[in-house]
Parts: sequence; C-alpha cells; structure tokens
Amino acid sequence: MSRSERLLDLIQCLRRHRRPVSGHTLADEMGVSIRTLYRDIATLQGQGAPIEGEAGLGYVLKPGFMLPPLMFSDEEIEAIVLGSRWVAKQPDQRLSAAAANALAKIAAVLPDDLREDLDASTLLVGPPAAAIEGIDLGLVRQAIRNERKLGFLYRDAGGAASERVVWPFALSFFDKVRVVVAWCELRQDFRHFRADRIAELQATDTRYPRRRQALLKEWRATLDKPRGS
Amino acid sequence: MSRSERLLDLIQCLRRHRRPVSGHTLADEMGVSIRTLYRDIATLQGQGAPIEGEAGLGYVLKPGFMLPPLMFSDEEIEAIVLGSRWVAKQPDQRLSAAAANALAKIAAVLPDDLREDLDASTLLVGPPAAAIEGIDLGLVRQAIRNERKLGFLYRDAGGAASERVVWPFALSFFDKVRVVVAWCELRQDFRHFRADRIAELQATDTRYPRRRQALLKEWRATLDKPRGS
DNA sequence: TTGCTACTGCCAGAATCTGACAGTATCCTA
DNA sequence: TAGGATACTGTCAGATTCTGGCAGTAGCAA
Repeated sequence: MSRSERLLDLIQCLRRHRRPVSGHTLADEMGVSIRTLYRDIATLQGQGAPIEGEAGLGYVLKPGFMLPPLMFSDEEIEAIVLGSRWVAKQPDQRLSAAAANALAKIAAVLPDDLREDLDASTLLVGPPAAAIEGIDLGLVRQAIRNERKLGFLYRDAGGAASERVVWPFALSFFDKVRVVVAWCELRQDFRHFRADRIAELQATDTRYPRRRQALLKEWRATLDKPRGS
Repeated sequence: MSRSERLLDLIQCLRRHRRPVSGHTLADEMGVSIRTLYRDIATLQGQGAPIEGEAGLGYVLKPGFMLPPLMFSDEEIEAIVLGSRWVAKQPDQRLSAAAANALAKIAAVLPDDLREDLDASTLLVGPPAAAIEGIDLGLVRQAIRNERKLGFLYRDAGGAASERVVWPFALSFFDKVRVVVAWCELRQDFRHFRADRIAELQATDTRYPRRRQALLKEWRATLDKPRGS
C-alpha cells in the first residue's frame, strides 16, 4: 500500500474511534511502526486535517471528512458551485456559512484561471429565501444529528398553538419555507412542522428511543398514503 | 517536491495548454525525465484523470478539475450535499445529471458509515421546480461558456413576441424561473430573459465581440440603477 | 513518584522512485 | 510510400525517500 493511500486509511481509522486512541493502537491497525505513525500524523496535520494529540490520552479527530484526490468534469464543478451558492443564501446561518467555507476551500486549491471563472461565475442564484425563521435551524440540525428530542410551541395554520415534544429526523428545504420532519409525541404520528411557525425552541439532551434512519425509512413508506395534519 | 505534489502540478500544466502537448515538453516543464513523465501520466489515468495521449500529437486533458485531498467539516459536507441535491432537482437536465454524478463520486470515496448517513441524509429538498422551460438550458450554458451569440423568439409579459440576438453571460436561478442575463442587440442594453418565455432557441458559432467577464462586471455595476425592460 | 502518552532527532536498511537506454507501435506529413 | 514525431513498455542501476528501532524530552493522570 502506498503512503498516500495509508494516510487516507488513517483518517478513516481515526473516524471509527470516537474516543481518544493511542498512537500505538493506530500503528498496529495500520500495520506500521509507531515512529512512522507519528510522521503520518504530522503529514496529515500539515494538510489541514484537524487531528489533535494529547500526551497521556491519545489522538482524536474533530468531526470532518478528508476527500482523496477527485476528478470532476466542468459541469460537475458548476453544479457543486451553484448548489453551494444556493445553500449560502438559505436563512440557516450556520449552514450558509459552511457552504461559503466549502466554496472558499475549493477555490483555494484551483489554479488561478479557474478561480477567476469561479469568482465571476456565470451561474447565479436569486435573492435569499424571503421567509426568515425566528428559530435557529442550526439547533434543529444538531438535534437531528444527535437523535435528541426537541420541545417547542407550534402554531398551526389556524393560529392555534400547542406545545410539542418531537423526535426530529429530517429537515426539508422548500422554495419558501423550511420544514422539520419529526415524530410527534403529542399526536403519536409523523408530522411536518413549518419552521416559521415554531417558537420557543428548546434543545434537550434526551436521546429519542429510536434510530433516526429507521424513522426516516418508515416516514418515507407513509408518503404515498395521505394523512391529516 | 514530492511525487503527489508533482502529479497535481502536472494536471495544472496540462490545463494551461489547450492544444496537444508532447510528453517531452511536459517533462521539461516538470523538470523530470521523459520516462518518469510517462509513469506519472499512467498514475493519473489510474486515478481517473481524463488524459488522452495520441501518437504523433501529444497529450490533451479533457476539461475537468482534479481536486487535491481536501478536508471538510461535517457541516461543509452537509452544505455541499444539500446544494447538489437542489441542483439535481432543477429542470436543467445536463446540470441536474452532473450534480447527481458529483454526489455519486463523493459518496464513492466516503467510508461506509458516512455513505449511509449521506444516502439516508436528513437534509431534503422539496419537489422539483415546477416551471419547465421549453428550451434546453444546457445550450444556454454552453453559449455562455464559449461566449457565443444566441438567437431566439421572446414573448414579453404582455404576450408580444420579438426576435432577439443576444450575448448571454449569466444564468440566474430563482425560486420558480430561470433567467438568462445577456446583452440584447435589439435593445442595445442589458436584458433579463425568463427562460420560460424563450422559444425557438438557436445556438450559433458566432463569438460575441466582448469578454464575458467584462460584461458581467458592467452588468453588476448597473444593478443599482433601475431600468426599463 | 510511576506509568502512559505525545513528540523529536538520528541512523542504517528497505522500499520506492528516477533516469537512461533499447525497442515497438501508431499517427501525420511530405 | 517513406520518414519523422510521438506514445508507450521493459529493464536495470543509482538516487531518493520511506521505514523501523533506539534514545531522549515533555506533559498528563492516578
């Protein structure tokens, strides 16, 4: 195995362990001496990988992905750039900033002539989505990722408000509104909540009792049959 | 310079020359022997780079970009995936397919656990944009890239039709409609054309007399001042 | 303190890369 | 049709890089 392949493997290996791993363990898993492992870690850090080593503990990789060298056609790059620009205009501030960062990272490694094409790119996105939620969508995405319950006050179309505790597992971006897809403890069923009607959002540390992917799959299966709201 | 750096350099070098370049020239530019150059080319081709070599001519790189190893945070990847999904639902078929391909390429290199997260991802995009243009937006993007004139029949809001020859330089994606931004020869001014009002689109081989980027810059400068249509 | 860990410098052997040469096949032009 | 230019492959010795082991320093925790 060539060195560059091993470096990518090392990242993957670090990702698997959530807790700090000692260099010795990693060296064993990679089938390489401890000395070489230190060199590999140093190389990866030099390439921008967020690996942290602490004496007495081991190594942790801050969440993230290392993509190996990839070839994209010009249309594929156009698609990625256009898509990221669209995301950058969405009202979810954290996601919007992430999209801008991703674009900057890509632009940083392109040769000069291409960067100019990108900067002055010819694919544009219209004005930002008008509706601005009063809540922080970042909290919702975090709850989804960590499978945590969310509590909030929900106003339905008629204006009637109700308190909900839900198990959120997806966030859908429509033209004008963002919709949280979740299991509702009050209704004991899947429900879609428009983000602009959610108030007093409370993130909790309580894990919901089912796996996110299972919920998502089940919800998809129900999409054919119409339901009440 | 390490070998992996040299490989990326080689791609950039190939990109600069549009015409076929001989291996000997490339070897000189990279400061490396011809034998090593052949080895490097083979390695790049093995990594999926679309390099073509023809005896008697030299090497050409089909348009595309090789991205070096890149680190993305989880939110950055989420943003890219969400954005690409949005593009994949746009009515521009070629661009939509390109977005799907790009997603597949990224998914192919992610470790299994992440690929699952991606497949069953929790960030969704609403239904595809409703308005379907009667014209092929791919032709428009191609004309923009190559700085070629476009001819078509345009119906304005009142229904009156007129024949136009324009210099297209940008394509803007709004919630419902796609808008071609161009210099209009008939009006001798910048104009925005809704794609769904364009008919009988004719791509031409005639290059328009100004640089796309210059037009774009000038157009941006006019955005403050209101204009007629 | 003791034990565990990260991290660095050094050096010799292993692995890889590189350049040079020889040779074949293909394409273009004259 | 012939000649020249070019892509491409095999081989091999020398240059370069990588690797593993060793010794040593420093930080953290029980």
